[in-house]
Amino acid sequence: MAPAHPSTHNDATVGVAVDVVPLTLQEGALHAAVVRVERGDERGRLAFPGGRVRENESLDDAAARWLDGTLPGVRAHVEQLYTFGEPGRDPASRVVSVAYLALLARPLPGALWVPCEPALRLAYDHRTILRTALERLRAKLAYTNLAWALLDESFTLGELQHVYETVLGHTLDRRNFRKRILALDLLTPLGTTRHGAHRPAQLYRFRTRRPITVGVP
Amino acid sequence: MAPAHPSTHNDATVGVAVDVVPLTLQEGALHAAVVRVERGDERGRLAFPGGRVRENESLDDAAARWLDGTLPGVRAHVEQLYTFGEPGRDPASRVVSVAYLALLARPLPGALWVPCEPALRLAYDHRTILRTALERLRAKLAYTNLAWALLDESFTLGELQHVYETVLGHTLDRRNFRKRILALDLLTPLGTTRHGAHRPAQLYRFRTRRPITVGVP
DNA sequence: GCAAAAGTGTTAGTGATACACCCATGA
DNA sequence: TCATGGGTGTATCACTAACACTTTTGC
Repeated sequence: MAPAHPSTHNDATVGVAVDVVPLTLQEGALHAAVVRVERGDERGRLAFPGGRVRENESLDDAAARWLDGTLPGVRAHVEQLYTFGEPGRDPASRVVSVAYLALLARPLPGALWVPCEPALRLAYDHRTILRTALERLRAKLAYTNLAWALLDESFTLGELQHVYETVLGHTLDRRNFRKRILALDLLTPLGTTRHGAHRPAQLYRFRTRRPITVGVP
Repeated sequence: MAPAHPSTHNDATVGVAVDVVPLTLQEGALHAAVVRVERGDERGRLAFPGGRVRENESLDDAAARWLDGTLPGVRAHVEQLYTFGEPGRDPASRVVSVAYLALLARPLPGALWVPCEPALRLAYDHRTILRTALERLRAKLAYTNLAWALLDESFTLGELQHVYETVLGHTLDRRNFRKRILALDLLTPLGTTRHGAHRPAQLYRFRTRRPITVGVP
């Protein structure tokens, strides 16, 4: 921007788009929301919701708009992920895409929810984007309270542990998990219990449902 | 990109640029390389090197090009930082800027090297970009071997500790620092010593001068 | 009564912190 | 000889990891 040295090349043809990676947990596995590409060489393949950024809207606003366009009324935690701009990533035209991560407590209708398997086939470079999103989510789960975004307002410790286990891809010791998570002082017990198929479980909620970094003095 | 739902607005006028934040240590303080804005409303103010992305180059290539244009021949670690796209960030036109962080072992001629003080006045939203760069650097120093990018090939443990102390903004216990950093097994002693004004110090180098994440199983 | 998830404590080991003195050199 | 940075070890504390049994409920 505002070149200190004026550019001498044609550079007005690089477009800007956002792509949103909506993730949620479903049946014990991470699922992503995708839509079918309607036009162009990649027509018919699966891709994340997204498209051009308008001249008068911020990137965050564009991400929210495209997310809501696909999953109307969605309430999600949305954060910028990474920007992908290889010249060949969209065969049709030169488009730089600012990818966003969106975390939902549950799947909503409006898109296809597909499990995040490594073999998942997606249009463009969206497999790379998905990989980046999963890495980010895994990393942030370790040093933030981000799990709130994948859970309802109230939840049991078992459900919270399940979020961690599913995202991290391995099991955790229940006693140690409880000790650690409770020591972080992020949760408030509700005093009520959830009755399921078995012994009722204490319900908790996050003290703050917004990003908090923990353990980094 | 590749809209699943076609956009119905004029959106071809959002431009793409890169801005590079070159950082190095000088006289015990972090310094950033800036240039004077030559044109437009912000003319005369200080800003980071950067400008438009060409149609046929990647974002990384654009960042390298603008960095080299300002600091010719520079060898630096360059990584994408964040993308800034508020509509009003450049008064002249709508430009989305992909910011890059560049870490240098020493300042090079070609730019003004200014200390990274909170009061530093910069054009556009570059103060925000600088703040983001510093946060990123601080965070990554804690869980990567990124310090190599701010040091010459060989260095003493005192110099390495100085990098950490300067970036983190507080002092560290020398004995604990050495124990911890040597336990990470990132360094190789050269067997030679550096003779300065005082007792010679053992020289080390990083086993790998590329990004390594440590301590995250 | 049985299957299934909830709930709970102790121990051992590892890593972090705090802390003080001597060493080698150049000036 | 003195100023300056280099180099070293120990004791304590906090956190992590490993580990098994009892409880409560629905069916």
